[in-house]
Amino acid sequence: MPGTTPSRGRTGRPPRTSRAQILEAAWRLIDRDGWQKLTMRRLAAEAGAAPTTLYHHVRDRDDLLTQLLDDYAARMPRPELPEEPRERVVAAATVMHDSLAAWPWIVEVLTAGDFIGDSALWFVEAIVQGAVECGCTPEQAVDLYRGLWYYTAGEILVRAGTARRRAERDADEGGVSVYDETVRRRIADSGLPHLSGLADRWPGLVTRETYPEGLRAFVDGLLSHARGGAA
Amino acid sequence: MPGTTPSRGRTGRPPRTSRAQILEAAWRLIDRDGWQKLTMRRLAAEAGAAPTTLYHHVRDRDDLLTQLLDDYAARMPRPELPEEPRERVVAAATVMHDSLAAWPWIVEVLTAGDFIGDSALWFVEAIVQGAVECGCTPEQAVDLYRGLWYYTAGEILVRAGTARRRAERDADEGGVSVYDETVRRRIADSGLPHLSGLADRWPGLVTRETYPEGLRAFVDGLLSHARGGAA
DNA sequence: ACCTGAACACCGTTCAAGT
DNA sequence: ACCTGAACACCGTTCAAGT
Repeated sequence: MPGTTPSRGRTGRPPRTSRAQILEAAWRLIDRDGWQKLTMRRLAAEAGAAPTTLYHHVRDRDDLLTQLLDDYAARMPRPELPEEPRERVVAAATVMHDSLAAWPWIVEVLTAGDFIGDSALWFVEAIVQGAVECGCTPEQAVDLYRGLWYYTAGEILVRAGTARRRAERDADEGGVSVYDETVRRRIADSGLPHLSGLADRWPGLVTRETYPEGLRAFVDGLLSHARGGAA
Repeated sequence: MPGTTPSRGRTGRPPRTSRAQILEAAWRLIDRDGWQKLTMRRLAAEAGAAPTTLYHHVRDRDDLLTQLLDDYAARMPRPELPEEPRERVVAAATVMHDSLAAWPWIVEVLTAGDFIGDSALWFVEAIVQGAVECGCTPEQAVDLYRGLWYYTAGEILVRAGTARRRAERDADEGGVSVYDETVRRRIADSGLPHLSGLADRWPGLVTRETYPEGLRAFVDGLLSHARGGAA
C-alpha cells in the first residue's frame, strides 16, 4: 500500500524523494521480501528513485539501518509497568523481547551496527530502576540489565536463525521437516548418552517457547546473588 | 607463513588445491584481515587458485563456513570437568564461552548458518548431564542448556559488536574514546533519572567482564526454579 | 579428474553532470 | 537544491572449455 502518508500539495511536478518516503519503502520491502533483500539498489527501485538519490538522505547503508532502527524504536509500545520492582523488571524485559522478536533483524543490526535508539532507552531505565528498588547497587543493577539483554538478544538471534534455516531447508518438501530429521539423526548418532536418549524428542524440546521461564529464573538468580546469595 | 602443512611427495607438477589447503588459507585470511574479508575471491587468491576452483571443494560459501566451523570445533579444548554437577554445568558453559569469545564470528555463523558442529556436542551433553544430576527432568535440563546458550551467544555477539564499533569509530583518534563519549552524552541527555545519574560511569560499567557472575546467577536461578522455586 | 576464463547478475558508493 | 547516469571496485556462482 504505497502512499499511505500522502505528500501534501501534490502537483504535476516530479515527486521529490523524502526521508519518510524512503523509510516507508524500506519497511514495505522488508515486509514483502525479508530484510536480507534490503539493498540500496532495491530500495531505490521500491522508492521509485535512482540508487544514487538515496545518498542525499542517508550517509550510507549503515546510516539507513540506524534510521530504520530509530523509526522502529519510536513505535515500540510503552505499556504501564507494574509497581512491584521485580515484576517491573520482568515486564520491561518482556516488552523488549516481544517487540524485537517480531523483527529479529533489528537485533542483528543492534549487535552489528549502532547503539540502541534513544527512544528505546526507557526499558533500560525501567530494568535498572526495578533492580535498584530490589536492593541492588547501581553496579549490580547495570549488570542485571546487561545479563538480561544478552539473554534476550541471544534468544531472538538463535531462534530466528533456526526458524529461517528450517524454513529454507524445508521449502521444497511438504509434510515432515527434513531439517528436524537431520538434527534428530545427528543427536541420535552422537554417541553421547543423555543427548542420544533425547534424540526423538529433540526437535520438539528445542522449539518450545521458554523465554518467560528462563527470564524469571535469571532475574531471581541475579537478585539473589546481588543480595549475597553467591559464594 | 604459507605452507605450514607441507604437501607430501611434492613434485614438479602444479600444486593441486586440497580441502586442507583451502581451510588453512581461510584461517590465515581471517587472522590477518578479519572474517568480514573472507570472500570466495579473496580466499582463492590467498590459496593461489582461481575463484572457481574453490567450487570443486566446497558446495558454496555457506558450506565453506560450515567446514571452518567443524574445523574449529574439532580443535576446541576438552578439559576434565568437575564431578560436582552444578560446577560441571558452570565449567562446561565457561569452556563453550571462552572458546567462542576468541572468534566471535563463529557465533554469527552458528546463529545464521548451520547447526553446531558434531565435535562440539560434548558440552551440550555435559550441561544436560549436570542438570539431570542436579535433579532436573530431561525437559528441564534441555531448557537449562538452551537458556545458557542464549545467554552465552548473546554475550559474545553483543560485546563483539560493541568492541568492533568502538575500534572503528576510534580508529583515527588517539587517547580518549570518541565512541565512549558519544554514548556517555546520549545517556546523560536521556532525561531518565537512573540512567543519566550513571552516565559518567556508563562506559566503564558496560565493558566490565561479567559473564562468569551472570552465568552462576543464571544456573542457580534455573536450578532453583526447576526444584519448584518458581511461583 | 581437476582446474580455468569468461560471463551473469548482482552489490555499495563516488562524482561530475544535468535540471 | 535535488536528482541522475556512468563508472569503480567489488561480490557469489555457473558453465563450457581446456589439460
